[in-house]
Amino acid sequence: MATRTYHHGNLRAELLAGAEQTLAEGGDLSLRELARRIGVSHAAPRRHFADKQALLDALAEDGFERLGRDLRAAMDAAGEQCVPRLLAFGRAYVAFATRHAALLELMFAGKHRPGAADSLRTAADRAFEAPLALFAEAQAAGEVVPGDTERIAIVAWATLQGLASMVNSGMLEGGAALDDVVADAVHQLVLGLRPR
Amino acid sequence: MATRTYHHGNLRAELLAGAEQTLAEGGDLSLRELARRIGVSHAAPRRHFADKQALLDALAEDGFERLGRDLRAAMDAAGEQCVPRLLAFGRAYVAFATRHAALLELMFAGKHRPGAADSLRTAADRAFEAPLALFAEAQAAGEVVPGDTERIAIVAWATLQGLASMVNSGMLEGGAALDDVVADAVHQLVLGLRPR
DNA sequence: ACCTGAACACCGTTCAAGT
DNA sequence: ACCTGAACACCGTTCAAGT
Repeated sequence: MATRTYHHGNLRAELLAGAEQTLAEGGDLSLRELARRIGVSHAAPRRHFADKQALLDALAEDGFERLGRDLRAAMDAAGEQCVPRLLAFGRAYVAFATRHAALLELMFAGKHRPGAADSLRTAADRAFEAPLALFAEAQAAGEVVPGDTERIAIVAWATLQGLASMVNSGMLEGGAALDDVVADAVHQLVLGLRPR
Repeated sequence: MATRTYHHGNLRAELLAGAEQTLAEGGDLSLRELARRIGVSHAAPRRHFADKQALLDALAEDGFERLGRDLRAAMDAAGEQCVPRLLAFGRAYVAFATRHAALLELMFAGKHRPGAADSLRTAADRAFEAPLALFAEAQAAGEVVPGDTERIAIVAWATLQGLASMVNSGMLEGGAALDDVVADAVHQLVLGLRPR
């Protein structure tokens, strides 16, 4: 029984929520249809987002923040040892990537776009701070070869990213089988990275 | 000095070439604009492609055929030994993926779409026949652990796919540095896969 | 401050009609 | 067989105007 003036009130939040839902359902996002569904004129979103891209960027930024929280939570729940923490990171990343496929694509597309906002870039960096630190830790613990941490992390991350994109494009099934493949990949990488 | 009737003649081929060029330039593909550029009415493409998706699928199919040729050529040029051939495959795949980023995305999107044509699916399978055979060969030669070849190839392919997507999203630079990272990744994978 | 309604320049797709 | 031109139902974006 909230009272309603002719203005909507929390339109910004509803636009974001609606857009993400459409995205998750695999549909193309039309601002006009979004406005229609929320019950507002097609020009109303303009007050909150300069254009469609601005709305997508806001969605992407929020996505990076959630991804960061997911990764940190998974790593923390895995205990203190490097290898289990790496495994948890891998699983959490692939889980996010498959559960929010369209959003993840949006996140990276937005991050890289020439005119991308700084807030988006820093949100992306923050999401990967803890995993990068974990790789450095694994090097310090002698579980992974020494050297440029970022370069080593890149190959591992690429593998996860690739597995996720293969699931999302149907080459690989999700679920329990995927979990095994991720575990395979992480162990394979850790083994390959172990100092010899 | 080719004579021209009011009909264009080889419109189908010109549509495909024009579409790929637009795609390569990173522009959004509009059928109307494409028709305009070729100098034909906006409804003319309809004679050759049922809808926009059909044109994209044709492009994707051609892409898989070219990718297959690239992969086979690179592997053949690398000699007889498994590891150099795996390395050549990796480099050729990443090269294609970075040189034809938008096309590759189209290829996989098309391949997975529920209503995808069989010709598209088989073209995709054919492109990866030789690399899959190479993995089986590497297993036979004792360079890679025995077991489900496809499952092992998946991790390797995921890594390449991931590296390519990171280059395409700007996280990783192309060029000589990329070649090193690919070599790193392949060796790391081969090492991780080597029977112990 | 926040939203509306009309307008503009685009889309993809359809279909009768032309040659 | 191959293409045209008008039409339809959509877009995203802009802007004067309303409350």
